[in-house]
Amino acid sequence: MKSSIKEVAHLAGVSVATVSYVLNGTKRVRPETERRVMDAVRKLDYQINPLARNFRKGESKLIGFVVCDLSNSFFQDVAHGLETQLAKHGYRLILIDSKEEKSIEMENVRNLLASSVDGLVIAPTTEDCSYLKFMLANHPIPVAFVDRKPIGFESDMVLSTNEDGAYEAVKHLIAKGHREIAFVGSRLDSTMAERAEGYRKALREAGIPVNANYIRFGDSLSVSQRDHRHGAVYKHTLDLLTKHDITALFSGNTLATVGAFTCLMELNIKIPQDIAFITFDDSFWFTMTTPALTAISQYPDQIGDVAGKMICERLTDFRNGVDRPHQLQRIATQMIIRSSC
Amino acid sequence: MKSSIKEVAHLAGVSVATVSYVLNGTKRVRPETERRVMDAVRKLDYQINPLARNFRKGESKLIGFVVCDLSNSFFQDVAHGLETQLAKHGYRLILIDSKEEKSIEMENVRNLLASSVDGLVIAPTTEDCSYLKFMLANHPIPVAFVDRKPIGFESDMVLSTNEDGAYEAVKHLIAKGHREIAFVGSRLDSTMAERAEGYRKALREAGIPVNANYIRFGDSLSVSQRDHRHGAVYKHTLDLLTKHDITALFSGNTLATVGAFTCLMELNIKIPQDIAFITFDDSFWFTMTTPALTAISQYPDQIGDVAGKMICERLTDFRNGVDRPHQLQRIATQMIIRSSC
DNA sequence: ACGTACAGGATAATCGTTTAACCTAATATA
DNA sequence: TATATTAGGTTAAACGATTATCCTGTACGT
Repeated sequence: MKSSIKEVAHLAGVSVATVSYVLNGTKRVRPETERRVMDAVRKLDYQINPLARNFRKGESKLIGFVVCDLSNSFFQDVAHGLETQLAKHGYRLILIDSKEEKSIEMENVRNLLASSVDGLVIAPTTEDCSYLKFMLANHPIPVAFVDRKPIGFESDMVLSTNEDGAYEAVKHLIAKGHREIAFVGSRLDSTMAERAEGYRKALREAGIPVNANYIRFGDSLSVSQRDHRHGAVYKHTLDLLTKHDITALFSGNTLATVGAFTCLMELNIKIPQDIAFITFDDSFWFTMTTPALTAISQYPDQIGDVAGKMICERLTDFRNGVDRPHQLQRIATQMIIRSSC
Repeated sequence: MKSSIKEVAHLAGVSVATVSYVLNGTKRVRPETERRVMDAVRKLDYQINPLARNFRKGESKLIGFVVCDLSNSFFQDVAHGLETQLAKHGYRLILIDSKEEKSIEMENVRNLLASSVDGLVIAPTTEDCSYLKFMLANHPIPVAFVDRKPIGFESDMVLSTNEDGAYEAVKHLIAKGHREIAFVGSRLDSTMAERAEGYRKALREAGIPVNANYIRFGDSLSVSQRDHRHGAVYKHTLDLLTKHDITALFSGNTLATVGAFTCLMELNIKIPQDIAFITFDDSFWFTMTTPALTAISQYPDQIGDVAGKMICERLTDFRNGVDRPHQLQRIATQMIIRSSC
């Protein structure tokens, strides 16, 4: 059954220290001795007890990922990239959903700290992350933010090139001859603001006046996508389509697309004939709609990957006592042109 | 900073054992003493060191979920239900993707055992799970399977009512007057076999002869859904539509639906006018296709929930040395009627 | 020949909890 | 009154690894 290092030491005729040195390669050992130890290990089918090791070393080899909305496939993909990267460094990922509720997010962080995770990746529900200052006061562990920019807490971040991506999308619409282009997004946060800024920049550059009435934001980012089908974005879209002469619609994210697209379908508006449509953030399902939707694709896998690297670097920095300034990395987006514009 | 139980004991003027008893409620303590201990705890902002406790108790409070394909939202939802249920019992979930590869699945299980998880939930890539007998030989921890039935390893299981769900779907098609109904599914496994059986049962019951040529299976369950758009199911559908006189198509799962629906779109076949369509397993996106698709909805959240309960019950059983027979639970499906039939 | 260096190993402290075993005084039982 | 029992503690031994410190013998330089 479960054998300990002591039994291995006994069978090999050495001290437990020597076994530990052999297993970890932390001290020189005569080849002959090493062989004896390894033989004993094999004979007993010895496997190190990670609970004991973690306890002794004061680390859990666990990284927590607190996700604002796990039902969003974007974050599921981020988690996937993160997990893969962390696994390379011997860390495991613990995923928790905040369901877009700040209170749940805080509770999640508390719980994870209580299970003594070694690091934290956070996709925050709202920008205000000052609570982390207090919570991490006597738990100094590295933190990386993804997708949304926090306020009140300084740390590493990984974001998409939101402004550039939006800029490219709108520029593409303009190149197709559109001038009456509207922007609809879900709740206004730092990310949505960046995308709106890219939209404005493209218009300005083309000499098209920015009509403030053409920029609309929803009221929530709720996990329940069903609500979004006829939510605030739906109403904004309805208003834009019926009371204004827009010829193109740029949606700021998938949630907004749900509302906007539903509206277009219900009004029986033909895309791209009546309205050109393009959306920020791609989805597999956008190939199965009629028509297939042009999208600014993000690379969530890569965002997770980079966040994982950041955490691991911070972790080794912590061990070596070095302290680098926080960094912000941007992951490039790419326009996937389909049939909607 | 980090205070230990020893400092609490000192401040409270009691022994560490007493502090432990108070904190865990494992032994009677005079109210006055308890108060002193709790005061000390508050004063020092003491929090138990879970690494030490887990080490001492020989448990990790971690449950591993080995998922055949994490890119499938079905399993993401299962994970969600599982996580919620486990959290209630103080357990955390570790998610790992097997990418539909048996070798990765085995590696995942090995890794999780090496991190000494207390239990395992598995959505297996293939039915053959005999390898678990060896791996778990000296790691006797509870295991629950979800979605697919394993062979070669006995354990608890949670599945959808696959046969009943398929039966209901086909019965619905028959009620609408269809007799030439085809079934397409992805790779043939226990789950798909059950759904095919439901299909046959409905036909038999209506006195419609079962045409073996109307039952088609794909060749894979690969994570990469892009492959499925023009994969085996696509070809089967093409064949069924062009060389046979079917009036209705029942798709065995979402992956098959991708291939079949793509084919229908490309052939410009009108649903439901030319062909009635219904699919097993629902997706949010089925409301955004044209037309919205009728589906047999599963309750992955509930599957995860039940699997979590099973694991926790087994865990307490283990502690108490009791041994119950393995059980199989079925979660009911529900038909969501939309516009495709 | 003598001191120094180093390689290769052993000893034992340590991490923070839990918990079996033990202790004492007070109370219940006969 | 003598004896059990109990309540409310304490003591100390685990759990299984890591690692600083110490020890011994050999090789080497002068």
